[in-house]
Amino acid sequence: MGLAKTEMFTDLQNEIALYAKVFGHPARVAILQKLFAIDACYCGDLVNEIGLAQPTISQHLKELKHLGLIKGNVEGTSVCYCINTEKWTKMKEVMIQFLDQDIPKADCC
Amino acid sequence: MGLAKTEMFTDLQNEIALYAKVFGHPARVAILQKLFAIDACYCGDLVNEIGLAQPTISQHLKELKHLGLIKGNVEGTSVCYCINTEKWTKMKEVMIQFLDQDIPKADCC
DNA sequence: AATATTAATCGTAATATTGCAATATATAAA
DNA sequence: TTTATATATTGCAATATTACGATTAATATT
Repeated sequence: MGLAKTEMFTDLQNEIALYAKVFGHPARVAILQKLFAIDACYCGDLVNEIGLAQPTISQHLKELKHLGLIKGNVEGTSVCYCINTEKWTKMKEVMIQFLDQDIPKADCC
Repeated sequence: MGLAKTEMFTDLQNEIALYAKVFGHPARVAILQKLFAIDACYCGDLVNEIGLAQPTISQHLKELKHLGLIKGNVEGTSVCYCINTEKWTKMKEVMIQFLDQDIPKADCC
């Protein structure tokens, strides 16, 4: 298969999984950290910074953009990427609520 | 390929990606939510609760256990699963630090 | 001992992901 | 208008993931 049966889960469960999935590759983590560190970044800089080929970086950027977590701004021949702060804040709320559930008292049955 | 080039990333980036990856499937999100909700849970209960086949649930539990986020306690013929609170707390710190980076002032270049 | 119950493992089919070379596209510069 | 530069898209090979039927393993019950 390789295909998650999303219809058997709640919208929230699927939403959490979608966000998590996009963070599930170190290249995308690295891209996001870089965008946070320097506020805005050209695609070419990311290709140099991270050691992956240009089409590979472009593909990872596309996934981040598709979820809305980053924005791309065309400037001449290059594209400037940055964090979509509004969307990031929304995502953060959802994810932190999931991560920050009340820890059970006892460790196991 | 289908194989992430982990050697070109920092340990932290790979750690974040590994945690995120395991949350990247709604079934595993659902399992964890259930374990938080009722503190401890038998494998069979999870199979009933979530609509996936027993081997599928067993596989997802294995992945969560492999990362150390849950513990399994054999009780006769059944196995009682629960959150590994110590590991969960450590994971939470790492993930929240990633999610909670300082939002840039300007939205884009 | 024979049978039932519960969960793990194996094998396998369907699909998804990753990475990159080659190519296309779009703007800038000469 | 040709050429250079930067990024996106396409196509494809290698690998990973998801799901489940069949089977196995381990303990309980009769």
